[in-house]
Amino acid sequence: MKCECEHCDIKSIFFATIKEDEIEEYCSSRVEKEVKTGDVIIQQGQPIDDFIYLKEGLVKLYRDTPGGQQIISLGKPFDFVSLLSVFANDNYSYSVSAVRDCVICVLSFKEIRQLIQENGAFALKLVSTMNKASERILFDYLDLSQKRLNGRVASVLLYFSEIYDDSKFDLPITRKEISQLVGMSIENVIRAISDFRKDKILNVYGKRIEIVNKELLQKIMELN
Amino acid sequence: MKCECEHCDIKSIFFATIKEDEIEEYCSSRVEKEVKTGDVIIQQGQPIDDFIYLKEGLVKLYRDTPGGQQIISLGKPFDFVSLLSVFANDNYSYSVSAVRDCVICVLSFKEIRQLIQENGAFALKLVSTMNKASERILFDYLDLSQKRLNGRVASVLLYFSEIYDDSKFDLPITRKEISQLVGMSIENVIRAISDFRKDKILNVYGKRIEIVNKELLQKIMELN
DNA sequence: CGCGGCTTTGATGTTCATCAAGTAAAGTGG
DNA sequence: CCACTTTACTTGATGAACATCAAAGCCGCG
Repeated sequence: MKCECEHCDIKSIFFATIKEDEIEEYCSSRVEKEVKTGDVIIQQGQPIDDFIYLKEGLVKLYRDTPGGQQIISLGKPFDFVSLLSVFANDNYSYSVSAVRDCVICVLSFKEIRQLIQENGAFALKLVSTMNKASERILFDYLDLSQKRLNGRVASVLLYFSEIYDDSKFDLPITRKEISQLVGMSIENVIRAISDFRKDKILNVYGKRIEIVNKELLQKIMELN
Repeated sequence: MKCECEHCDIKSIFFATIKEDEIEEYCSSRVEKEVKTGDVIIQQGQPIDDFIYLKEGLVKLYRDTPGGQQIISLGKPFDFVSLLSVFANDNYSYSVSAVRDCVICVLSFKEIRQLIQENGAFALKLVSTMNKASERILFDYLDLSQKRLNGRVASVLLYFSEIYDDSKFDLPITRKEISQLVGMSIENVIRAISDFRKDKILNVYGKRIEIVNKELLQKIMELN
């Protein structure tokens, strides 16, 4: 197993803060795993033994609540999967599952802890990167909660358009999952998408989405 | 200036991880400041030079948005004020102001960073404590967003009852601030409080609140 | 005493959830 | 492969929850 991934934040942090010979050690303990769509990667309540990083695919962070599943955030390649509670609790306070087929990079959490203890530069870089991600999650949620239905759905569509870097893409999540992500009923999420289609902002063929009028969609995101 | 505060988390972290003689250094750089109600302690966008901790009083963390002020969280004594973005950004991404007269404890952020670099045990403890607080903020917000008006207002009232450890207390924030905290209109927040009063769940005399039927209020919080 | 901010209540309309009913797509066992 | 089941998706109708507008009382402060 080599450390060959190009855009890996963890690798960058390692190379910026750790001596060459010590990096070997990290590489040897690292394991790549393939995960199928729908598979649960982390189960709420589970002890935190691994430190997980997403190399390929798409995951969702979510909580199970009395009202159903609440999606906290989506994770795209090179995002941390172990987040938030990792340095705070012994057990995960949320679940993570694969929304698409994924490749995850699994490190020993004990070793990461060890490294933080031993290497201050590493500690600062890692904590900084992870806190930035956690802050992004909170602020995205705060932003979302200020918007109304159409604005929320618009922001989800624009998010996917951005991570695929294309105005045409296949929705990687179901409409139900969109509704759990934006905190509105599935029927109204579908209505919002239908409205966009009727207003010629989108072309919709099932999962296939084509954003026709991006400017207007962005306006809707900002104003609704 | 002595390190005499009884319940100070930072102090606990220091004492658990740092040698006696080095603690002296920390104590000497520490400054206590009094802050009056309404004063801004941290302004969004400001560079992060200090590491701030709340000793007495009550603060609000908030963002200014096009729709008005959005309150992210309230901070009570022994909560961190510098949070979230502290290790992620160079500037604060939120504002903090005193909701009541406060006493804050100001440390040099540079020194805290220095300590993290030098002392792994300190780094882990501090990051753990701060992440726990950040996670609390996010999860409280997620919980709140699942509730309806009455449930949200009930949870705010119960929160104050808890921090004052009394069923009778003076609301430290205005009704408008409650509305900015729960993300609903001020009129409906007032209506919720009035409803509780009419249903004999509360006695209300302006800022003065007496929770008469705590069990029912908790039920409302859970079910609404 | 008068002004401005906070509070309160009522009336009205918008936004959204829910129920109902049906279509389409995808998996399952014979 | 087809009948069958399940899951995802879609639209319309209805009512609940909430925002907004309007008007008025309260209170502190210059």
